[in-house]
Amino acid sequence: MNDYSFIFVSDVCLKEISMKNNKPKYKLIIEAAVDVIAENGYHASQVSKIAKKAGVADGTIYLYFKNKEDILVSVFEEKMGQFIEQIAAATSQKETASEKLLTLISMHFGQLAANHHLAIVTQLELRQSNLSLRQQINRILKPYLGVIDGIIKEGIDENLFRSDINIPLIRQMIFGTLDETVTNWVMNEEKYDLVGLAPAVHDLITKGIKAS
Amino acid sequence: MNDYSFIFVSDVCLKEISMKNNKPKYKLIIEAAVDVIAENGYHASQVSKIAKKAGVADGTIYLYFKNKEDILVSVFEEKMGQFIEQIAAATSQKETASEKLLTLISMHFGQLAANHHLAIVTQLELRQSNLSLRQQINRILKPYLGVIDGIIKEGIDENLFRSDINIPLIRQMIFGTLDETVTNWVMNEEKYDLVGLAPAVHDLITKGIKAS
Amino acid sequence: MNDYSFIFVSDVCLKEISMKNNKPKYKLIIEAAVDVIAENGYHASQVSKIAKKAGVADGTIYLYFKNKEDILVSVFEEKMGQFIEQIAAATSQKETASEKLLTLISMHFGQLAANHHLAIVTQLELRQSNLSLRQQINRILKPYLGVIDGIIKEGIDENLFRSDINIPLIRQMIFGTLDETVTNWVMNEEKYDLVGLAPAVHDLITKGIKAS
Amino acid sequence: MNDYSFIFVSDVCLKEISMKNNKPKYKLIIEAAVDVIAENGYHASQVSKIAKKAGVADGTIYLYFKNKEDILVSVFEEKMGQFIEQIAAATSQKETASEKLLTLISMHFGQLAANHHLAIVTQLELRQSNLSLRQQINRILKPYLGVIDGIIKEGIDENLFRSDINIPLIRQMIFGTLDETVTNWVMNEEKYDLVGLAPAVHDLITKGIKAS
DNA sequence: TATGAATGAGCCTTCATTCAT
DNA sequence: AATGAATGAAGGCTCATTCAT
Repeated sequence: MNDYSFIFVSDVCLKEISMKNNKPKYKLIIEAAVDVIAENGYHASQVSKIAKKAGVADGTIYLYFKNKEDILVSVFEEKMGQFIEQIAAATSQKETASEKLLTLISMHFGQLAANHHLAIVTQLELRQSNLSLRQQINRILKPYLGVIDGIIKEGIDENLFRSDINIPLIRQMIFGTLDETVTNWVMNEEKYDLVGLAPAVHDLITKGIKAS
Repeated sequence: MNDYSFIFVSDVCLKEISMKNNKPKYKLIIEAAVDVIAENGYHASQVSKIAKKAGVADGTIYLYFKNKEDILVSVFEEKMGQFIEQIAAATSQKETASEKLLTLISMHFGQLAANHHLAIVTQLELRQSNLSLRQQINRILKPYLGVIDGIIKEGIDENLFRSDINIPLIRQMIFGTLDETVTNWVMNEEKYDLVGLAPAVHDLITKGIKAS
Repeated sequence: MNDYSFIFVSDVCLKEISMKNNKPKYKLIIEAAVDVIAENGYHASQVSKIAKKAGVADGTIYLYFKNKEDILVSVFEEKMGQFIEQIAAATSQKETASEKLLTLISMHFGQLAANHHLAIVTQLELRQSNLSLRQQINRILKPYLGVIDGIIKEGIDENLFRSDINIPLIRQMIFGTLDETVTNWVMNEEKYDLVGLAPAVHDLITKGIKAS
Repeated sequence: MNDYSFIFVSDVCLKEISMKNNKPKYKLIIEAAVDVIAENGYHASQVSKIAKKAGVADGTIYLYFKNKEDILVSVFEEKMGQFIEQIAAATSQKETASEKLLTLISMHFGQLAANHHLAIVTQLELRQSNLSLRQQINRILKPYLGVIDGIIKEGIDENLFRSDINIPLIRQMIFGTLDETVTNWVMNEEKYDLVGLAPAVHDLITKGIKAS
């Protein structure tokens, strides 16, 4: 994947550029939705508020999105897409599975720490949704879990990670730990340095809590 | 904690007895709320539906609860109270921190596996709430996190667990892993044996993922 | 039927009284709906406008009616019920089928001429409805068509009316003629004496247009 | 009327030819409107749906029609124009008023029976309209009522029909009977032979329901 | 204590119409 | 003449909460 990373990144840029040129309102609405949801919370985010923030008419929203839920799914899809691409690209540059894992943790923390609104939306607001939306979010999350699974498999192949525990369980531990850590950080009003926790979390995940 | 467990349990019993005798409708409403939310989901759980299930008038709800949110908080408070008490009591009977941790994991999984409705409500429905409710839920969760912290501290004192990582981080890993594992199990329609995963999860948490 | 007419009327009165005592808002809303629809037309009759006219809250409407369409159906049901009862009672007092037919025509014209708003609603506004509503209206109209059929049958038995044409066709002619006559009268702003037309219409229906 | 029929028909043809050549989209939209309304019902017939069916852009509609109501009026105008022309032409070929009346009834039934969509639109959908549209429809219907009046007058002159009842009343009976009969047939899903009823209806109208 | 009828604020979505291209 | 993206007003309905009984 290293060899293609140049093209990969170009491709993303092209996609982004064409997106912004062809569907400027789509992007406007997505960005407005992130801000409005982060500022007002999920339930107080009326479609009209998002439209106003995006500078379009209420009805215009429905030219680009099926309904209100579709706005939320699309927000997550767009943002998570970028999120995952960045992490996938960065981890692919690293050699060992352990380095890849550290990169993943650092970037997971880094990207959310760098985007206050996005962190609130993904960790708090987007979870206030019904089962149908949750399932769509899970679908979108799949590729990210796939990246984690890939790193675990590589680690097992390299004999860095143990092979006696099933991968889904390991993945649940990793994702659960990261997610819980970020949520705690958000709910504590982001008072401390989240990214700085990455090495310790990596250490904890790989070595566990047992004394040597 | 062992020393006080007698008093602790007595206190609980007294509270329970007085509750059930003096405020039978309070309990009725709590139980009805769990069922209604589990069956219909958070957003389709109107106050009137809970009242009907509880066999009381809509207005009666407001004699026992400040508002709808208060019902939800109370549901979590009541159920989590029992949940934590059970686990605290059981872990206190064990000798080593490692045994206590395994007990905690087994019971965490066991109690939710034994109560289908409660599992749905705590893992899925109760999260569809606003920030204020989330913060109250966190407050209620505090004692449980305290139990986990206690075990970690004991483990460090016994030199079973490492002391070079701060306790909140370890706690986040433990709770995050358990929570993510249960949520996955619920969202997979509880198809597999959750309690059976306890030893593997315990192993993973204590030893990490690094090959010996 | 003559013998029971006393009881029949009493029964109606009792029903009316109990109705008005037990569900005063139901009646209020029905009456308000007739007025609002007659004044504003079907599509400009917002639920909120009906509620305001009835002196109740918008939400109260939905305690008595399933939805907006249900208000309309109920209006027709209530008013048509009285309409039919009156005509059934009056025709039953007459001896011959011909007299009964004249009574029916006179009262059909008379009741609508006496109630300006009701005439507008039944002849114009209620027809602006979808198939489902139209079918419900037809169902409500059935008893009235049954009264007409009864008179035709009696007339045939008495050898007053011809028996060589099927009854539905005769009924369609009678109802179609009456309905068209009333609609024309309403659309001509009720400029002429509708009831005065009754004998001529009766004559026309019974004898046809052929010269002696 | 016979004398002028040549000019009348020529005029129609000229109008038709110039229409079809100069404004092809006008016709396209009219035909699309009939189909869309018949298939979807009046209220579900959005302008955009008609435009799509006609193969033109939404905005194009407004180059040919003032507004949505204008489309509907024009549909009725076009279709009713043909309807009336056909009947006027055919009746003018008959000798006696009685024959003309039978022809009118047969063709009224025949044309609607031959055009399923048109029957639904005229008998059911177009009636779901506001007073203003209803009045325009009545204006369009005038020439047809004129044809009926003409036949009645001829019949009276020929001493075939009675002269002791005013013509509007007779016309209302005739039109009301025909309309009611067709509407019943449409609402009964056109299960029986409508045209076959023509002689019996003619008989009923001319002779009335009185036995010999 | 308990009732439940009544309240009324609040919002997502549709769709006829416009206008810059 | 033709397009179709954009507009934005408008309204049916829900449901947490109240209060007279």
